[in-house]
Amino acid sequence: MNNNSVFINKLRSSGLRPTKQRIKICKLLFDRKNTFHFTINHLNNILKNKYVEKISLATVYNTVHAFKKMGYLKEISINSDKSYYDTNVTNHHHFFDENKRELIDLDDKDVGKINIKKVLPGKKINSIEVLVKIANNN
Amino acid sequence: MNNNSVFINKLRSSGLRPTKQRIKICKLLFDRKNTFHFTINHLNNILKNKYVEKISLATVYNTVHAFKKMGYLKEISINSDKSYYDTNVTNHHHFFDENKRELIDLDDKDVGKINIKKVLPGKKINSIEVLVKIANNN
DNA sequence: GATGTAAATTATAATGATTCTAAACTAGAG
DNA sequence: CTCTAGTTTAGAATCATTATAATTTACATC
Repeated sequence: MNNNSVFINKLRSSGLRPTKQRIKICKLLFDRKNTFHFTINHLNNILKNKYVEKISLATVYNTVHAFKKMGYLKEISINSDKSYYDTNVTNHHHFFDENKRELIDLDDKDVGKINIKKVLPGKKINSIEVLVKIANNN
Repeated sequence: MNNNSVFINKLRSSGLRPTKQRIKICKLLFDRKNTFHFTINHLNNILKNKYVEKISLATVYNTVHAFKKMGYLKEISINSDKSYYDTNVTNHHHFFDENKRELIDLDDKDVGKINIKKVLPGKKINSIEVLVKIANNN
């Protein structure tokens, strides 16, 4: 379990003031062993249950955006009415379980190298995302 | 240029009554050589310009949903505030141009075979989608 | 420690895509 | 022609997200 100073430093080093709201969200998102996939609504519910003092929904949005901008979170491409975020910002891919509507990590080794042969003049590749949609087998 | 009877048959054969709205939308979507990528808003604007008699936005939504359900359209996974559709329903992948916010087809041969090595018990793979985000090179 | 100010938080309103509703219309079977 | 289930429609409702503007807070400077 990290103590707050880790997150305070992390925030300060990216030019974000370490407010109590941000520290709580940091603890929730980053003080864990495994990758965490979430929507804003999901995150907001956890925060509501975990703390008495409420964090405004606007702040949750602001904070997630700030963390995404700083590269601490990654937004995953799914056609959904909501945005999905991932605390694992390394290059990796996902299963999307269409029944549970949740993401599951895929290691790079489970996918293999993706080699895009087409080149568009004047354009550079920013990211390559593989989404494998899965569903119950019956 | 296909004549309407092609689309009337196509609609009838999928249990959809060939209304004048659906026929117009069919002509716009499927009477073309190349793949067509669009959002509902985009499609609606084209319809407004092309025909005097207006088609209600609700009908455009209904029709696109019906065509998707019948497998005539494919929805593409992008994290966007809008949904993107593709008239090319074969297995293929996409570039997404983050400046123009538009899709560009990638042939299977431009991507190569994707082989997912991880298997989840009780789950089957429905689709594998590769999205390559690109941006201006400067 | 007090003070000033830019940054952050907040409740709430606004927006925009999508879905719902219920009334009016229409294709097509009989 | 008539009947009915399927469609279309305008507009309302919903839901995620973003904007707004007032209040609060972090923290640099005194």
